[in-house]
Amino acid sequence: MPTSWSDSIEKAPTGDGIGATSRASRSSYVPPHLRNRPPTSDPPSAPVSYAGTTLGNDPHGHGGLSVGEIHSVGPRKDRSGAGGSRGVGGGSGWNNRSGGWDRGREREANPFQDDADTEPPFGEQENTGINFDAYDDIPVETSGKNVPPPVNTFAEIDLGEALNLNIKRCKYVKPTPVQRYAIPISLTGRDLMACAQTGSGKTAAFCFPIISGIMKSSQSGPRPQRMPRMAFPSALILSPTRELSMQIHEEAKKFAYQTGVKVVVAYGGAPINLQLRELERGVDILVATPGRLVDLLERARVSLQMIRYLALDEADRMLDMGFEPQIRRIVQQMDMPPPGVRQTLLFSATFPKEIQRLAADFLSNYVFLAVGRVGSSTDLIVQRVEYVLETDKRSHLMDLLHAQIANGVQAKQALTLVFVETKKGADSLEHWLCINGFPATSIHGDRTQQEREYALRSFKSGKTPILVATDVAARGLDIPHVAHVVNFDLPNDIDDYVHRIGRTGRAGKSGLATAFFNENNSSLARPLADLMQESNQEVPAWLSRFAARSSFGRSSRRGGGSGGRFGGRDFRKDNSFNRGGGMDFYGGGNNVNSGYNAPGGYGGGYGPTVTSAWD
DNA sequence: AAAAAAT
Repeated sequence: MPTSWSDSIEKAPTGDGIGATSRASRSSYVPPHLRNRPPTSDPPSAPVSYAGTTLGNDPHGHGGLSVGEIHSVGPRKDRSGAGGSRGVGGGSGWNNRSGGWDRGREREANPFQDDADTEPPFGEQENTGINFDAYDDIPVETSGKNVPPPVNTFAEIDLGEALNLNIKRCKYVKPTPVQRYAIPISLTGRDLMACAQTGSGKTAAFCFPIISGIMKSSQSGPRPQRMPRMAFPSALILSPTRELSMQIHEEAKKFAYQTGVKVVVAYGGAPINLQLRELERGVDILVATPGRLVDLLERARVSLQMIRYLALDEADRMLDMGFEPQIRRIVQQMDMPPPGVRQTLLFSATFPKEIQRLAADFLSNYVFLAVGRVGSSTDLIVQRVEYVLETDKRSHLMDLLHAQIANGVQAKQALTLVFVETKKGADSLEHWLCINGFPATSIHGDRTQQEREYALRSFKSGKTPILVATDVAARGLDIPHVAHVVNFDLPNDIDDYVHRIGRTGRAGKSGLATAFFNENNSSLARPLADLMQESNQEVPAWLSRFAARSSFGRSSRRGGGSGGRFGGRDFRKDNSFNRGGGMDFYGGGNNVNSGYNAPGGYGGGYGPTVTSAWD
């Protein structure tokens, strides 16, 4: 029964020949893109420039993996031979391999498999399809001591062949701005505080260095005490919602495919036993929501003592949701190594005081990075505001949906995300849409996790192209091909509005956002009008009148200053942001700033002497 | 005020 490819696998060099590597010769699934392909051949396009590319300042020697070392590892196997993460070879059996016998049978599901099956909802082109041209004029700011320079291509970064192969499989051709900056910064071991959104390639930006770092580590460090059934991840990624954790997990699995780096996700609402079992089988990167992680820590099923990488995603959101106690508990009161020992990457869309305090406590000598907003409130999203009374909202929505079908391709409903204020409202609108013949589903916190996941899948696949959602879906979720976001109920906070409309126009595609506005939203009139103006949208005259009326006395636009290009304003110095989109900011020279001392300088935020790299 | 998140 062995086919030709499995034959070649058996002949392929397998490093030390035990554990994870040798299991490839069993019933391992071989992904389509690797079939009929000599396992030892280098990828045809493997650029020469990988050779010897080390970052100029690499105190940790992360750039030191030689190309020969990489190339000795065929694409078929994980890279355990090259000091692979664990589970194989000398002294790495410690990472919870209870049931090691089971490992031999285990196979790594091909995370790219699904893409081919479920991806083409509208028969569109490439799956991750980021329109890179749209990124060319996105402003970026960095500051901090000795900021490593950005890269222009993945080839310039030495991530190792396995990771490079996965980057190709993901069809990433060119790093996004946040990746160009964050990856070199992280690879040098620096802490990072970054302002960027999920559509910007942020997940890859923190996953690549983490995976690469785990792969390159020799694992010769101190072993934790033998604790049966306790997992010792070396990286922890925290995110606010279950869906976001799932999404990060899915992405991270792709990046880590056949690298030997194991990614496990843990979140509430799902049976904990399955997650416990996954953890027992070994974990390098744990993606989790705070509540479930605390639970796991209390049960002593996870130890953080081996953590070398900590990433906090959507940190402002987590604080908004009241997770600060849990997060502080996880980061400061358990067995997590302190800042400076571990590497910490903090991502946040905004930088209010609380986040600054968190940064001061969690980060050490970090680099600050701000990337202009991608796919939210930019020119890629057409924003419309319509005056609709509460009583007219449903029929108005129906008109929109009908018009959409009429204009759509093959009478197909384009993916439409409808935001409402309350969970009840979501249920009743979903029901109403369904009984009126619109294929709708809903996602909110009162639905079971199963229902939520099903709804999301059903929406993504186009089966129910209308998704009614509360703010659980407002941030971070990357749903490809959302053509239209309807703010059926407007949020009270302009930031929430920005996040919601950011669910469309993603990855450089254009999108439409329609808001239903009435007297109940008058507090939003001013910031909404400002935001629309900033992003070159047509502001209806009636909205301007509302704005003028509601903003007598005080301005309701918080933050002010930096405008819509960046999600978080530069809280260090208002005029330090260079907002001239379209300029080439990437010409190097980031290391200008020497007046910025991260920890300790925090009394009331950043001191006024701090200058931006652009000054 | 509502939403989210551990059971």
